[in-house]
Amino acid sequence: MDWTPEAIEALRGYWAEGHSTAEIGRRMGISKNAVVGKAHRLVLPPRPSPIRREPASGTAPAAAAVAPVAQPAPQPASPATATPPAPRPQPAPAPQPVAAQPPPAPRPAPAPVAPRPAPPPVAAAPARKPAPPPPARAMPAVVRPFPRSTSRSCCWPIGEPGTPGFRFCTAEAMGTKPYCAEHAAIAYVKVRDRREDAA
DNA sequence: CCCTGATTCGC
DNA sequence: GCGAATCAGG
Repeated sequence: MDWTPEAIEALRGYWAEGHSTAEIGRRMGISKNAVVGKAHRLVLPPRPSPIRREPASGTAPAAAAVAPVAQPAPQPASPATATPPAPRPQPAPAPQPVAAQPPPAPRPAPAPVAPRPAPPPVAAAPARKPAPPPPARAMPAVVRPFPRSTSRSCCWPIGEPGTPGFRFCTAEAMGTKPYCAEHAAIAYVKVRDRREDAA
């Protein structure tokens, strides 16, 4: 993988949007390991890991075992102020047998890496703006209590998230889908076919 | 089995 | 620095 500044920006963008490492890898045409490895090296904010790793090998477990010294304050952490469990937005709002796919080019976009359908972030308002790319801890998608009644715009991303030119399609979204008719046609495809391509 | 993210370690 | 292999939980 050639980690050009653009590629790194894209990675940061995807990462900030809360995509899974495998998903990012798929979109960028690289392995999830590459994504995780790079993210780790870039010291991107870690995601909630499904696993709990123990000291692994080498480190002395003895130290941990022999440290019964009572800790001072055991984190009162009121439920109200506790860290919000950042929602993991699934990029594919796909209905039954279909899922969003990363097409080589939605329309124009001669982007070096495949643009991808974004989860409905904070978008959909008249004044949409690019998702915050490099902010340390990005809240990917703020929960929207109730849907807008009029004119929801297409969520199809144009350009590289996190880069200046990034924007969304301006067409009107279809009834239930987050995309306009044109992009919905591109976005929804057999889920199984989605896996290999991405490049 | 599928998924997930984190770490390790040879390159 | 890179990323496959590996680990480990859901």
